[in-house]
Amino acid sequence: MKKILELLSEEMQGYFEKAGYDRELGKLSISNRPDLCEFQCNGAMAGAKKYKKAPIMIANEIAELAKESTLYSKIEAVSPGFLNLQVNPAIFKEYLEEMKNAPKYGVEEAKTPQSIVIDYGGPNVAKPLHVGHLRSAIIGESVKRIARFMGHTVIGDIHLGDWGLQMGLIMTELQERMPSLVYFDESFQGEYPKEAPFTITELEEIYPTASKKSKEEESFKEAAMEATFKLQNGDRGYRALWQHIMQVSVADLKKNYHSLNVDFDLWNGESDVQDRIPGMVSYMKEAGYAYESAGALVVDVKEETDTKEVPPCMILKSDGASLYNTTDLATILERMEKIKPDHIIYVVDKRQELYFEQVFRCAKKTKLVGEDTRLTFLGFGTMNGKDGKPFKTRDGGVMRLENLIHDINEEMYRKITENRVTSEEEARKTAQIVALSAVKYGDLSNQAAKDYVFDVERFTSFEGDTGPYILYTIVRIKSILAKYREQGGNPDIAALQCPGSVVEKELMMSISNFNTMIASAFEEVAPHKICAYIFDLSNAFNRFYHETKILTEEEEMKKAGWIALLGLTRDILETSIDLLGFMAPERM
RNA sequence: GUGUUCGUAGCUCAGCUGGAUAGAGCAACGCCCUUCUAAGGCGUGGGUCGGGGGUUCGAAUCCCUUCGAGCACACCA
Repeated sequence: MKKILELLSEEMQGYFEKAGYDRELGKLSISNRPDLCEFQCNGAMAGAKKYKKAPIMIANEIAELAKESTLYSKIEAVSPGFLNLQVNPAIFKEYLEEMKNAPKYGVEEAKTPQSIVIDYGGPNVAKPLHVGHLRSAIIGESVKRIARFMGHTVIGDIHLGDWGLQMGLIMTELQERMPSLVYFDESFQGEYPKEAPFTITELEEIYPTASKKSKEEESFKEAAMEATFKLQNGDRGYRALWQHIMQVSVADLKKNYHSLNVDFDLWNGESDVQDRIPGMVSYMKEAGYAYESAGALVVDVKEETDTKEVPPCMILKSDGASLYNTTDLATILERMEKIKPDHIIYVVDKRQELYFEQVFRCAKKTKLVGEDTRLTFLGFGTMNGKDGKPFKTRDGGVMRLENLIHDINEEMYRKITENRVTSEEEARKTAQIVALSAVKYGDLSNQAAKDYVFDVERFTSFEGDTGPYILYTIVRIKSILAKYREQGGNPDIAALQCPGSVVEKELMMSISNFNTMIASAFEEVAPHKICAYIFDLSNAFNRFYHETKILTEEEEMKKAGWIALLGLTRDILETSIDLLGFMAPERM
């Protein structure tokens, strides 16, 4: 379905053409002076130079031609050359009806759907999630949903950190605690137990302990490295133990991500591509891309247009071991082979930008990917506390994600039960839904690339530009629609009327911008545009709501028309928040 | 040092492919509940868009310069 601006521009472009000007000049935009007009065209000014004419003369010419239009109810040329116009209000009614009947409320799917892999999440196995993991999950999930809504085939891959020294550390600590476990018995030939010899709670305590020990005791560190080596070289016992760690940890991760309404299609990790590394490395050597530098194996990725020093991409360390670059490149290789994506998007801390630039260049240069495969780095900024410094617990430690979510849920529960009497069960459930909206909206309403201040008080507020405010608006609409049904009404979009008031027209205009907004949020990979939009739409609705007594309206036609408008408003809002990765309760 | 991101109201942020009077939210102050959830709405005050220069009919937006802050700069990821 055409965007409303395209629809409205066509006629204007025709007038420009008729008057002998470039039709591109006839594009309309939403007015930035709503007090003067609904839409504006700046083409006369843009074309003034080209046609060596005063802009106001061009504008006057066009305005004269456009007088015959039935689409524009008013057109005015204003100094220095603006064309201000109002449109026939029936347009909005027609456009909204079409939206309701069109798939995806008029958002046009991509003509050539792409295969896109989104690499986000990136947690480490056996380590608790902390606040640093929050942004990747929230942003990645939203980007995934937006791309999917646009008709692309999107695969979200969590890309687990499951293969480093951390695994060796855990195993070494386990061996110290439980030396009699069969996994450490090299002569053991039988089947290993199915059940893991530890719980997630123990596991989460084991890692920090082991990590601390390795820094204090050289012998422990050596043992851990030895264990890592054994694991990576296929020791049966260590592999079996590794499986247990994975099993327990992944189950816990799934639970945690699920509570954030974040779902991954692939739970792949570093371990999955280890077998590909030797082949990839020798290919790079044989093809002449990789060479030895200071003992390490590297690929040059400098380019002539660089304004900065871009160090070579390291493939193997000087001790011959692989490193993260190696794994990332092997992962690209695997994805190209298995998924053949047109586009891979990495949702990662922005501090890793240079690193990924190197990896991307290396992948292109060594032809792991073709020239037309897009590799995008979507870097996000740091989540800061109110003091403007990275978010920490009160005593300065790293904030565990679980605790953070718990605190916000509690805060929300307190607020909900403060003003309303509901059952304990419902209050808990609602608090969780609203709390998630607070966290996600708080994050996504900022531009991803920027650092932002995570202010629990502000985010959980029901006032202002917050998730709860959006949900409140939706709940309000749902409540009216429910009452309408109780009265025996049956909402029907066909009952939609032409706008009868300014606020109603503004609400309709806001709705009509949905497809334009979604398209730009996708193109610019900018979920914050959806936030800005639904805030605007919610405001428009609340203004309308305040001025209009809907259920007590005596003219049935009018009432049914408003109900239709409410239904569409709710649909648009709920579709939008789904793209942001949260939802609305029935009551709050 | 090199590169990079940023600097907009007291605070948190939009706006940046150049357009009219730079917008929101919070905070402050005032008004509106016998009426569909007032968890709302309406209004007032609040700005040298870090400074300077340039391009342009027109600059928060583009270019240069300068000050300030953050971040990154091969064997971590």
